[in-house]
Amino acid sequence: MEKQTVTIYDVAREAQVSMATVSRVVNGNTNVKPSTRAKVLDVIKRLDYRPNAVARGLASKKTTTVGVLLPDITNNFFSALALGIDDIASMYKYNIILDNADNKKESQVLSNILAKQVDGVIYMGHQLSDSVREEINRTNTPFVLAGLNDDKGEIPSVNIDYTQAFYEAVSGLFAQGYKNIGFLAAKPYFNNNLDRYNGYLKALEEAGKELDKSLLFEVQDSRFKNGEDIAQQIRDSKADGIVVVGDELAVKVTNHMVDNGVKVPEEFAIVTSNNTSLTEVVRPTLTSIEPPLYDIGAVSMRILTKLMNKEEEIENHVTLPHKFILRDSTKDA
Amino acid sequence: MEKQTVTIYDVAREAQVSMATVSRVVNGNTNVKPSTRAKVLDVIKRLDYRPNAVARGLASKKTTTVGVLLPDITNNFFSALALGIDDIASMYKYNIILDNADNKKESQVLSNILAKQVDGVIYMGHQLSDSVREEINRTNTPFVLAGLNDDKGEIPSVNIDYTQAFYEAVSGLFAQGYKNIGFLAAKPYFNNNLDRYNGYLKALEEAGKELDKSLLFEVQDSRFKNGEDIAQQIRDSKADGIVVVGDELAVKVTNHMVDNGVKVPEEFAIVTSNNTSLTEVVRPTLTSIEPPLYDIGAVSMRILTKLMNKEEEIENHVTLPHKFILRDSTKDA
DNA sequence: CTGTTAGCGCGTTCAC
DNA sequence: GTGAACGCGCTAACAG
Repeated sequence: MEKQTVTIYDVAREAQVSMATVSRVVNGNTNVKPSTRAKVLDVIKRLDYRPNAVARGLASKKTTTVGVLLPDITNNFFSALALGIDDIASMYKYNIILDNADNKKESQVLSNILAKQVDGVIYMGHQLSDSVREEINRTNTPFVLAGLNDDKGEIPSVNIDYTQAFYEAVSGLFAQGYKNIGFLAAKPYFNNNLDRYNGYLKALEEAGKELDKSLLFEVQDSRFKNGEDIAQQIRDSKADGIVVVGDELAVKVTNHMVDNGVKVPEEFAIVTSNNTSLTEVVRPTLTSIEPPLYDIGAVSMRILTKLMNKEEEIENHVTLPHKFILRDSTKDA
Repeated sequence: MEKQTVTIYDVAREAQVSMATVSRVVNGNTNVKPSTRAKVLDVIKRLDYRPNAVARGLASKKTTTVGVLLPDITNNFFSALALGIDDIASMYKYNIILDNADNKKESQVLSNILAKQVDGVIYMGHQLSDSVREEINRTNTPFVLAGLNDDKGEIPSVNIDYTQAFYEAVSGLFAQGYKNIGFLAAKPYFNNNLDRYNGYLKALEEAGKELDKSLLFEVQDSRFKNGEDIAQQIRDSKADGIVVVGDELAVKVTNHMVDNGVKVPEEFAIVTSNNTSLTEVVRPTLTSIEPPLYDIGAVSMRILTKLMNKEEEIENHVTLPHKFILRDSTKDA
């Protein structure tokens, strides 16, 4: 009833060679006579031998496994990133240990994953907590942040310039004649991760407007439990347009407006930020910042492979270009 | 520059005990004098010692890791299942190796994951291919199918009764006065995974209707590349209602109808099958079968833990109850 | 309650 | 081109 019965020894015996030789052919080492290689391969197939990756990991100190941390796999933003990560990972023969880290337990989960001897870690999230940063600094396992910046610039990361993107979004709305643009986001984006908010402020400043705190809307967590209330608040405010962090949230607002007879985009404009498929599901469809989500994940993983191979000249902080997709939730630009 | 420098030996030396004792306190073995336990724990903290899970896995033949295979992490159906799996897994201290297996490579990926010595595997997918079934039968690593049935009843699985669910859905539509109900699904649901289709047929039969093949609509892959074409076809057909496998697809159809002036539900009814959040995003909102997605994942993982612990009396084939959520894409029931 | 001793399955020198 | 031997870090008997 063992998981794995046939070992490298069995193969060696059957093929009448030493285990060292079997190891060589399994690892593609060239110094093996073609005939014995063939013999060994034959036995391997016959015995259905499969190298034990755990033993291999112990001996070689490499597991060809990377840890991937994210807050919520059901969130389209993160699963899009994860897809990019996964594709590149499998291209480079790495496996992925996926961990849904619910905020508080993050550093525990991280420690756990490090104990598995992963060769590298990709971290995604709404923010970078101090406990996680500490854990990262204490280990020398390569680390990359995907879709998130490190304010201190210490940790490699791949992201877009959200400040610029939000600046463009809000400025565009002003240019279209909207007067009072709100900003809606979950908590972290008002505390530890201010890229987007700063873009909003910058646009305000350039337009010569004061920050009006009654136009700032905060939702509690990523599952948006109070999403409906917030939408109601927004409708009752003097806002005639809003930029939203997260498509799920933007969709809630949109449906609330439409369901209550507010005309989008005539009376109210909505710009969202992730361009996931949700933007084309709602009516009206949503104008959105378009971060290359898949690519952010893919590039993150690519950089991680370089880090793991200790390659030189690695671009540590990549800012990918973003686009802007005009749809029906705003007037023509 | 090693990943892990401090080993159990270092702790033993520092604490002036044997490594066996250290191992005992790390593993919560009770046979340790409280005072030495405290001493060891102190050293562990001081040295920031973290047990090497790979070595542990090799010695104990257990990795506390399970493999999870799915076709597409960005698909809401699968990510909802994955969330349930993940929660229960972390509850039982298991890690998850996640693999996005794109159809053809499935058995390769599976073999790969088995090489990592996972303690168990959960498989999700649109169908169960022969190559995968073969691989499953060849190993004695515990296996569970989530959201999928094994026609032959050999492999443990957790699912709802889709035949019954679709039967109810279609019958309900007939009861509401719709005459020509179509069936829309991706390819596998017309070939290897007929639960849903059979429910459709059953309802037809009970209603005394002949199967009209012009009411069967097939989409090519899970990414629905030809989704728009299909929606067009459906609109051009004589169907006045449709049951759809997959919310993403249903949403495409809905939007196509509405965008082209077809009145839903007055002229055309839509019933979808997964009740993901998408159903409340579109307008009109979608009536849907409600499979308890999270629970299917959770129960799958729970069963897997039992299997891994070789517990007796394991319910191998679980059929979870489903509900039916009435929304605006159908007339009142 | 604690220490000693074998392995777990494989990679990797170092000889031959 | 091939084999013998050691070690990776830890668990699991077995003594004491």
